Amino acid sequence: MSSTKSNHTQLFALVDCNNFFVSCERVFNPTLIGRPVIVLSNNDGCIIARSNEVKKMGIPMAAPFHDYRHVISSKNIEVYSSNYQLYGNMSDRVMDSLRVFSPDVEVYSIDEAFIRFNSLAKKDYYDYFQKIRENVLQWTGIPVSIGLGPTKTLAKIANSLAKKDKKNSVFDLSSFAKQIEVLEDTQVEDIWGISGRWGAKLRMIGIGNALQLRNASPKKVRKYLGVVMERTVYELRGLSCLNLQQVGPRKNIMISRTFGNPVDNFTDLEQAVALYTIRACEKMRLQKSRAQAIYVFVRTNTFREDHAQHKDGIVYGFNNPCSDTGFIIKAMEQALGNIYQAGYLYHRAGIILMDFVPDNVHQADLFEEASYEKSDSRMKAIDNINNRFGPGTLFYAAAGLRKDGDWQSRTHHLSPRYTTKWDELPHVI
DNA sequence: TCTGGGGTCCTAGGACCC
DNA sequence: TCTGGGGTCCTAGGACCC
Repeated sequence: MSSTKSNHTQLFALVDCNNFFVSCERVFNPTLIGRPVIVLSNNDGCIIARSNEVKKMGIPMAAPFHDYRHVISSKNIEVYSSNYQLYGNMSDRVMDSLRVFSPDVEVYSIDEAFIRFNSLAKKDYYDYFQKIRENVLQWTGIPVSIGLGPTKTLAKIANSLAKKDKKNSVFDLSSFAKQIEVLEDTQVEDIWGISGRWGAKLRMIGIGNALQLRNASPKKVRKYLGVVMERTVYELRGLSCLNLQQVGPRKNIMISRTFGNPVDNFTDLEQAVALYTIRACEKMRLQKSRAQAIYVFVRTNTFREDHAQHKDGIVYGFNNPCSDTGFIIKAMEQALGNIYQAGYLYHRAGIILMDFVPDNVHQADLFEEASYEKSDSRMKAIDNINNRFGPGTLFYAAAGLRKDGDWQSRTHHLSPRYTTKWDELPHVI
């Protein structure tokens, strides 16, 4: 793999925002600093972000909110509904800050990014990464932790150690000796890409920690556990198999929600799913794609064993790639009509737009020349208006949709729209 | 009463082809 | 008695991530 020895080896940094959603709320409401705070999932269902104070109380990730109401009120925990507009906005600011330091940034999730460095002298690591942390904090108000390693998998492990070290928040796993020491203390389930099922399989063959997996035979691992696990073995050895990924357009766009209240009639169900379809189509046009199919699904509440259960989903293909909301809503309505069954209490529904092609590629149908001009200009006009007045504004009027159905999500703890109230965002860099 | 919402990649097996 | 064999494409489902 490598032949020439050099002081400048490839280095991956994983930058992870600390308690991201909580940190976002704190940026705009500093009185929350130092106090226990949680952020809830859509519909105020689960706890999906916790401040350090809350983690110390032993409240786990993704715990149902209602199971912890008692502790939450007795310990005066501050509760927020998730505000994805705000978090998405703050995420963009953090990522822009990172690009000041390197063009090789992969946005891995809303609160994580990999950065690759090809020529950075080892002696500079400490100062350099402390400087990145300080600048991101200063420019955005968001604290981050940074893990360093010769591969993405090692950088991930380094990051989890960085988070435990409150003082430095940077952990360097670039040295061989350090890797061996750390990997022995890392459980297989804590390795990126390995979770319960794979962890159990590995333990059955006597591999319980990351050092043991590192030392396993890649050939045997490939044969019995597949190529993904083989790559992990190499990555743990410091041989990079996973490169920075270009963030391209999404391959699927899904919108689905759990309803605020159960839905027992077709009209409400249709209105809810129409809204999801409108949003998904807007997202699809934003990334300049057209879909060739839509998947529509519905389900009742599986937690309610006392209720009759029904779940179904169906794919509808289009003759031509399509990004016209009106057309796709019609397809959705037909699909939904086919799977809906009266007499059930529906709890959740959604759609997935699939099989994308770029919107500049015209695959003319054999019998029908696909003409996108009219549709495209109509969609463009609608998108422009909705950009100013909020997603779906124009379609509510056109399709006669209400915004106040029972299915609307509960968000009883929403913070104000700090970042999206004004057209112009304050420049942070 | 109340239990999220997105995504990706890989594999196995069937269909089909020559 | 013997009933090819290898390649590709597609799809459903599994597993994992944040």
